[in-house]
Amino acid sequence: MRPQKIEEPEMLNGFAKLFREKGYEGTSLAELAEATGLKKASLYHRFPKGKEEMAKAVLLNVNNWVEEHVFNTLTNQLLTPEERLKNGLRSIKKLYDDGNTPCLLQAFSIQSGINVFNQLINDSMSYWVDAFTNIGLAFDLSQSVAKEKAIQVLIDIQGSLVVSRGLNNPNIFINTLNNIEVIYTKN
Amino acid sequence: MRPQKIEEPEMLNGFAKLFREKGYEGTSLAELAEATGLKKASLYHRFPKGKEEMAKAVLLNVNNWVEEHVFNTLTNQLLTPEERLKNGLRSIKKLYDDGNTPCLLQAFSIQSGINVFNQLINDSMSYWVDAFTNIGLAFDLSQSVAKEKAIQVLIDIQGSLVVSRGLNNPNIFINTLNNIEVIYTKN
DNA sequence: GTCTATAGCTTGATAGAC
DNA sequence: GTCTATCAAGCTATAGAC
Repeated sequence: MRPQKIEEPEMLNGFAKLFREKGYEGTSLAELAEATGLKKASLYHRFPKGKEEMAKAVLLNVNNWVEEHVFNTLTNQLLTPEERLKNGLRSIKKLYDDGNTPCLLQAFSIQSGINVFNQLINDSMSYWVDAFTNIGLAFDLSQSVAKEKAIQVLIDIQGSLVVSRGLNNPNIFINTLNNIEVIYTKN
Repeated sequence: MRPQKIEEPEMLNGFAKLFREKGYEGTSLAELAEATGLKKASLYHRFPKGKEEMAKAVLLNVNNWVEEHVFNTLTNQLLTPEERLKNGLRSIKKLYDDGNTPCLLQAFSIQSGINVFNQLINDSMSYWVDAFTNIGLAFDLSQSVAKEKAIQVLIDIQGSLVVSRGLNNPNIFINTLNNIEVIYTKN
């Protein structure tokens, strides 16, 4: 296999940056091509179904990163619950660039036509709830309370990203992440 | 003045519905025209600067509704703090159609190019924080604690809208609004 | 696997009749 | 104040050479 001009992981990261900032409709193939250094036609060689396939690949790529760095950390039986939570939150902080980067799921949930990403978004969010339910159980919460708290954590993360961006103050996101540790350790 | 085919308030409500669901880029002039029953050229008679002017008019229209139904309610000195809060939250529930309607500020914060709406979004969110800071003061909180809680309320509202939509469960939004009452009355 | 070139359509916006 | 007609530019996507 001859070397490609740009490797897929690097490409998907470039796509993600565009999609997060501009949304699905707001990102053009011209911009996607420019981000890779390739021409539009070359993108179609790698993603025959076009922009939609690129967006789905980006979503799956982010999901894989989250699985490795967030889910696997939160459920790592070799660590104490406190360590799992601390390390998981550190990864989340990195994922959203300390509150400076919007969430891809939010960006893709706004779109024209019937939303072909709805199922993927639903799956991803359920995944986040499962991960935090798991850490709640590690803190000896009941299943129902653990799930309730997990949903609140997701609300806090998503909401603080929105508000941080709206008020132009990433510290709101940082403070929210710090408070999440308290939510689990205060009881 | 001869009667117009469609009145401005009705028009702006139709625009708002489109913009909230599809975002700024995802909403076309063809759709905006169709929503009014007018032709594209007729829209330009009312909004000479085009789509951007329509979007800004929608934002101002929503802000006016919020000022009347949320801010004025939360700060109504003729009511007890409990009544103000209860009535204000009822209006918020209506604004977001019981969790079934996305927030316009979120929709407009995702967009291509430099975001011309950033300042308006920032102003609107600051407005929400001020309104809830005010109700916090009415519950005898200190200025700093009242503002802190106000930001958390905004996070809860915005976050629960995102998560309700993502998990396809508007009850998450409803529950969040109910909990906000507790946040203020439990201390 | 990347390119040039282009098809076919939709976009936001305007001119001018009524 | 609304319309028909139209524009130039941008869009997604494809054909085919190398």
